[in-house]
Amino acid sequence: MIVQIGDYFVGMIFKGNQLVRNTIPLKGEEIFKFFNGEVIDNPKEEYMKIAETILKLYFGEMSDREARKLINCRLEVPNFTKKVLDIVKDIEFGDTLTYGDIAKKLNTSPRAVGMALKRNPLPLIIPCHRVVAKNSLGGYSYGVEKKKFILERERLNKRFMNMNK
DNA sequence: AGATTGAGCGGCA
DNA sequence: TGCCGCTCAATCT
Repeated sequence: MIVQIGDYFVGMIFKGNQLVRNTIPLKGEEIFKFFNGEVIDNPKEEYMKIAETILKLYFGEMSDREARKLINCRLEVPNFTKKVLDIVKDIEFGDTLTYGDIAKKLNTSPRAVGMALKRNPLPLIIPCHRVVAKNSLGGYSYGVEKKKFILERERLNKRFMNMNK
């Protein structure tokens, strides 16, 4: 299903009451490039809440840790991918790791790590955008510009949060 | 079952 | 800087 919030659309797939896949918020037609589904007219309150949470993640207004407490989701991925994403879950808000860092921890190659991240079914909720290449941003399924935007947002808001300490 | 493909990296000139 | 070879899980054929 696709849920609309203002200008943005969020794609989501549920199994039972559990979220198993989502897209990042996308404007207008863009959603259909990444997600097959129908836009729901009057989505259930529950679905709206989840879509709103994903929108907050996109703008760095909520930590992924917080979001995972709010969203009932399940990670349905192969074993290796799970290992990679489990490491990614622990990257602090506003921080980054490199593909190589994760590869070392798992005794594998950076390319294999990239492959696993590419198929992250829960982007933003599992912050795969925080994994970058050693000397560049690396790639992102939704385009590197989006990755850059999300990371800058997080860095900015982290600074703001530190100011209030 | 074998070949190709990456969201990468380190070394060498 | 730029190229080359290595890597390895997933995705073709």
